[in-house]
Amino acid sequence: MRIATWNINGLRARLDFVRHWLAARQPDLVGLQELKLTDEQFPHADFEAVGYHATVHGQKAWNGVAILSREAGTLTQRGLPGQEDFGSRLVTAQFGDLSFTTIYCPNGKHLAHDDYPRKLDWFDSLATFWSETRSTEEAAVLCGDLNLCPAELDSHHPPEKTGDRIFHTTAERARFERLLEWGLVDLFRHRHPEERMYSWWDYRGGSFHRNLGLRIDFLLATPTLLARVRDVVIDRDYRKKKDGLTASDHAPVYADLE
DNA sequence: ATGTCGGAATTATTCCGA
Repeated sequence: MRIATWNINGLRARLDFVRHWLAARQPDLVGLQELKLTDEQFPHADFEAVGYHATVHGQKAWNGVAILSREAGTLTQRGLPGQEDFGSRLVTAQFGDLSFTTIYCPNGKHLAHDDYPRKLDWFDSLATFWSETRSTEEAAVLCGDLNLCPAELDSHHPPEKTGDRIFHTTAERARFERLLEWGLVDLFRHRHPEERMYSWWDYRGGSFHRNLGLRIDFLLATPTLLARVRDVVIDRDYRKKKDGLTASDHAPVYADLE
């Protein structure tokens, strides 16, 4: 089984590109972020035509998350409880004995912005919600765009210059650590402990070609799934144009489970 | 180059968010 996460930066602009990737990689479960459309605007027929169901939590213009799946799942959660006014950023569905959640965490903008403390609060709500609804004994995935770099290896910025830089603060990293302390495992880092690989590159300034990126997109999983992991890939090739189609600023991340 | 995208508001241009 192949599971994946991908911030697509606007589904209306990215539909053909996403379908190109689905055809090439044939994933079974995909968490999508930044749909930037409403539930009514979601192109279900275009995904059904290529063999995918979708479980959607959208909103007008911004945010929005969905789960694509070969088999229809059962929707179990739309939105992070208590944080609904920060946008549509979480959706969970059940696929057999596997619980699959995808999230689009708030960006925070910069440390002096009101969104920064709200971002930390959002993560606190996430950790509480997660620990109250999930068990470390079950098969569960939490994936998405977390908008933070857990360690120096996950950022092109030199560590001596990241102390007060958004995505790199001690407070943000503590939120990520709390998820790991609960029992979730960062599949890419588990599989590739020393590899400096990014999942996002700014559109501006030739960042991709200069490899000035950040690893901010994660597949987190419960320990019971670990033994089944065969490979974890950041699909950097799909950060490039395909057949003249513009890529998202994020690459897909996928894992193959036995 | 504060360099690019996607989308909204408004109707080809500017603003905003990332």
